[in-house]
Amino acid sequence: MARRAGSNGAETAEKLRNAALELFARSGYAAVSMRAIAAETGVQAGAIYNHFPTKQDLLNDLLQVHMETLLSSWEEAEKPDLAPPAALENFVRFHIRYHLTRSREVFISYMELRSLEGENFSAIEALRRKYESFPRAILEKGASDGSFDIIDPQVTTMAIIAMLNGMTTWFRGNGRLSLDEIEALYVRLVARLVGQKKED
Amino acid sequence: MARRAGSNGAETAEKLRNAALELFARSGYAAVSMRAIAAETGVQAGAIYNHFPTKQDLLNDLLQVHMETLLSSWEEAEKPDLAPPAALENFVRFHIRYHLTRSREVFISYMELRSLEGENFSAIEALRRKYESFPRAILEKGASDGSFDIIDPQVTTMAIIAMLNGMTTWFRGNGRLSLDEIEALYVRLVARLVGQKKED
Amino acid sequence: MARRAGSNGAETAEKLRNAALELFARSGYAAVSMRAIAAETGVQAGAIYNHFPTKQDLLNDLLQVHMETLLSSWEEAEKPDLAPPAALENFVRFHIRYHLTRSREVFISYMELRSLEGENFSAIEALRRKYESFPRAILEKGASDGSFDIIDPQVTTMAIIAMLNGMTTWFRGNGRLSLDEIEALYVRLVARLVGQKKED
Amino acid sequence: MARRAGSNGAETAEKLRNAALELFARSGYAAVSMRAIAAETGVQAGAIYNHFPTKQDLLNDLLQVHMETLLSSWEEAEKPDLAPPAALENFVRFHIRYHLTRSREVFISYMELRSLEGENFSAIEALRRKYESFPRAILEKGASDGSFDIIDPQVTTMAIIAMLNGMTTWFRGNGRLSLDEIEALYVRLVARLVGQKKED
DNA sequence: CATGAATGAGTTTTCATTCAT
DNA sequence: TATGAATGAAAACTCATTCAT
Repeated sequence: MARRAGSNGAETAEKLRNAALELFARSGYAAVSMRAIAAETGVQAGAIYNHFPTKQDLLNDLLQVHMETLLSSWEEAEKPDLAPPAALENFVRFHIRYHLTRSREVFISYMELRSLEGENFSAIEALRRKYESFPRAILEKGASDGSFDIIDPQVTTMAIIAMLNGMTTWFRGNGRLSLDEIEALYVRLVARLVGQKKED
Repeated sequence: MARRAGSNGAETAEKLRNAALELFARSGYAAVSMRAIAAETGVQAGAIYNHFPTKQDLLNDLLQVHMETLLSSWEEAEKPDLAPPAALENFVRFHIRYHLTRSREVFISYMELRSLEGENFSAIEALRRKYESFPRAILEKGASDGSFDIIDPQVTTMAIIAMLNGMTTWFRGNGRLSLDEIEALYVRLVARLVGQKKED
Repeated sequence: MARRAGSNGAETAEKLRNAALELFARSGYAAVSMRAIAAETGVQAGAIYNHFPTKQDLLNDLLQVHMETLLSSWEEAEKPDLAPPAALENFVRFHIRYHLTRSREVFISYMELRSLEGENFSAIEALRRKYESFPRAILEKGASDGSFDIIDPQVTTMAIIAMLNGMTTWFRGNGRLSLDEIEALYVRLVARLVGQKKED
Repeated sequence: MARRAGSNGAETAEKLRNAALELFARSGYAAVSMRAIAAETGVQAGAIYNHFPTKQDLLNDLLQVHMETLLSSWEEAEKPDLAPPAALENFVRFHIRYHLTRSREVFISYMELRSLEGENFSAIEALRRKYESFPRAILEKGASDGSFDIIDPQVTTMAIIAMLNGMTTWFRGNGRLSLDEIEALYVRLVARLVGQKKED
């Protein structure tokens, strides 16, 4: 058979991306077969190859797009003129909101980095390091202007990011705390980590 | 052929556990074949089945042993009479030291939890929740006796654990900081998170 | 999209025939995909089916055209009034020149005969047998009029053809011998095979 | 299931070699699937990989073994003290007998050389060139001692080999001519090609 | 206990072919 | 006529697992 009436390339690619995202997040890249992705989207396994040359490319596409969207979203959300405490709060709120609405992307971008081969791996890792440089810059600025009392900027940055990302593994919107409450809570926790002068 | 001269059941099982640990940590459970484990240990794939009934059992064995060792190690390290600040410091130091010497076990116990089926999954998760209850208990005690100023005990516990575990992904013994320095550093970061009164 | 500016049915079919000829000769019919032929010509695989109903038809077309051209070329080159020695020389020169300028066609017409299905196979084989009857007729005439001393007309015919065709697998125009020299050389070899009376 | 009682590695490998030989000769390497070979031998497709790492290795094994057996058989059949005419007759008889009893090996060693990749290709080609050097040496010796009147040793060698090999494509043991008759016939044809002085 | 051979279902990917546009 | 998206079957190869030896 051939193209089904009403089918459309861009739409199918998007359906595939979505299904792969969901399945990779749930079961892991290696455990998900092209057939499983096909079944989820209602196309034949072979048809996937019209849109992504290999399974690896499908993963890479997801991670690449995720990291680039993350970076460009931050560039929009960033307010360069803010003083370090407000800048850090802005980052924490951005990070939480962004990550909670893309929890699957975030999850696989950490879990499946190792499933990327060669150049794909390096490219994503570089983007991630770039993202991590944003909070570090804020911390360093706050350390030098005296608004923070940082124990070790490098370690504190990693601690903050690990702390924030950890939340995506247990937070459920319908639990005890709302997104707003979580955000406020983490803003305060981070403020403590950086030794911010007058907290609450 | 039969048993190779000098080979021994318990030894082989241990070699297999080690190879599986290494490979699962490096590539993920689903991406590692029984043949790969066999190749790493120098036995044939079929021989693995003399020691572990299925691949799933091999993973389960690793995680089960890890969690039980973790729990019993903590029970030895725990000093029930310490006041909350010292108790928390004790926990942080224990956790870091334990996790940095078993980074592969820790890694797969987080990453491959989802690869466990049914009961295996529940059993490990229960053990993990039990482990997480230890710091939470310390936090709660410190909150009620006034030695800590905790924002939210549940969230803070998760934040502490995420922060500590995050370290295993970037810490390398031969880097800028020694294990002792890292320990001291995280003790102070955690103290800040719980709002400990007089830090250093 | 529709027809690309400047594209034209007959032209495209010819491009396809050429690409298929080249690829079938290089890698063999079974090893060449429609997509490979498409890639070589810059069209999409689907477009091939506007010109050839199946892959098998494409091969058949090549072989059919080749054999028919070969036969009609010989009918033009044949000089029915020549005495057997001159007639045989004429055939050898024709065969060599024709085959060296169509080495790919010749090659696949021998190699891929078996890839033809049913009737296609029989049709080509019949044409080939017809072609082989020409030298055999010359040999038989020469045997009966005493200008040749043939050991076995049937076997000698096959021997001559095999000998001549073998050349297409190793002869390169830019080697030690020119086409003219090769021709002259094989004329003498064939004359020996048929026991021609006064050779050079 | 596992190994079937009575099954045996060396036997299975031999069965596979035989089936592959037959099928490759009949349909060509590219057109034969591992499943087809499996079906012919009664094993599962996957089991083939216990004996040959890839399909390419299976072909290579066949050609390698064939060429090496051919060379060592000739070394046994060769009688180095014979004068060129007798030596050439010896070679022709050897070649015909050997090739007619291994027509499938011969066939694929010519047809599927191109299906060999890289080093495999070069190795087989080198062996073949070595084999072709044997008749050439005889021709050269006969040319210099005056027992032959050779037109061009290089071309004549190729012509002889092509002529002899051509026979495998049409000779059937149950046809008009017996193997002995064919042999005798080709001995005389070859004698003519090399301009041997007093033929019958 | 270990080996090596086997199974049967699975993997990613490619194929010839079709057809809406 | 050509494109690009689709199908369904098949390709080579791998997998977890089993079992005779």
